[in-house]
Amino acid sequence: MQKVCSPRSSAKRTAILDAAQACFLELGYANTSMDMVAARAGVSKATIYAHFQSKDDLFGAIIRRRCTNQMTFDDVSLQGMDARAALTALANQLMRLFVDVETMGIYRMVVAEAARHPDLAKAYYEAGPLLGKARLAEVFAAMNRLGLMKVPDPRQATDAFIGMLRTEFFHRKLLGLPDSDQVTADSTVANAVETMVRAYGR
Amino acid sequence: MQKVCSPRSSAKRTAILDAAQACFLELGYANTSMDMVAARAGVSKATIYAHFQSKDDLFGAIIRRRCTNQMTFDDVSLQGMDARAALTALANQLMRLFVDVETMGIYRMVVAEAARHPDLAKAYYEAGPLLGKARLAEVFAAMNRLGLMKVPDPRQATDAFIGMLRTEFFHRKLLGLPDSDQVTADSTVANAVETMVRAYGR
DNA sequence: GTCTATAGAGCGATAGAC
DNA sequence: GTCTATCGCTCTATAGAC
Repeated sequence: MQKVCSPRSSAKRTAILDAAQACFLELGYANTSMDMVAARAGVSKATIYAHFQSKDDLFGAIIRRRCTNQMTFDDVSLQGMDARAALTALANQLMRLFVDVETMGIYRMVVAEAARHPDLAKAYYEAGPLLGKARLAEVFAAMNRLGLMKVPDPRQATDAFIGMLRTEFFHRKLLGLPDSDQVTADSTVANAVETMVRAYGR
Repeated sequence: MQKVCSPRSSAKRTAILDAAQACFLELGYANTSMDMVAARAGVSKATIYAHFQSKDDLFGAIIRRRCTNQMTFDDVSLQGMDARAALTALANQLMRLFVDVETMGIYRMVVAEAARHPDLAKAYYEAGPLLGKARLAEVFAAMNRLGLMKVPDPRQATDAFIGMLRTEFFHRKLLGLPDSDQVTADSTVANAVETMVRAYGR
């Protein structure tokens, strides 16, 4: 389809991607004009079209870049930890990832445009959440083996754990509402850990 | 601000609201033009502007209408039920609400436009999720009193329960991905109920 | 209130010089 | 590859007749 521009990433190309991402995150895909992106990137609009076929293509490039740079959680050493400590360490990492400004912005964008960009939604989901869940399920399996937990199904435990971390606190952030005094990141982590330990602690 | 049109809801006004909601749900706010709404409602564009100040105002009217018509779950009779049966009945109702096409469409729209319509996001959240959570917390408190459950904090139990219901199954639907064979509405409900019973069952 | 017709602005994308 | 300038289109919103 495209045989236009340099294969490697030039400085301008990166500037365009960065500028477009910033605009999309702030205003949404549909409300961002190519003129804005050009101005923010410090290039002309025609230059953008030398690097990307269309606005859709630019959007896709941003999502794809994000997918390859996907943030994941570090491996947590389970040595010498009890279930509560291990889950708390995991939960804090995951919470940090979930409420990261860039993570939430991309997520908002993908949700908003999912109907018209189903292929991108799929790519995002598989490179992001699905991959993360698979890795987390391995951790639960390892905790089973080490005798820290007794989860009947690591994948289900993963879903439950992640679900409890993405509740009201995450929800309010997603809608841009101010933080509540009662529901904080810490209280959400504590709640999720407590429930998991009670339900599946050894 | 506005003193233009009839106070009561005329047939055309309702037709406009219905048509606009359908368009917004299908295409998103930004991708819907007033011409489309007019055609779908069977009125002229000028008529829309006789009833609503602007496209933003029309969007707000839809969200506000949704908030007043907010779907909630029915009261579940706790008489003669054990914790598992009561939670399963609750979970099935909640799941049906969460994955309802209209519910998800409105949610997608509010998330997408939250940055530029913070007041609407707030109104939606307070009339919808927040209200529902308060009602659910009362149910958990009642289950405590009846000896079905022993939850330390009904509000935290509510957050955990809802979180576990809005996991991968919901997530995939939100992104418009096809349903998975492994993660279904039923398996999600069963997983959430099992975890709650294990953690806080009496 | 409701229509037809159109104003006026902004958009995505391109042409052509360098 | 990069620019300036512009095309052609669609959009929100309004004017004016009825």
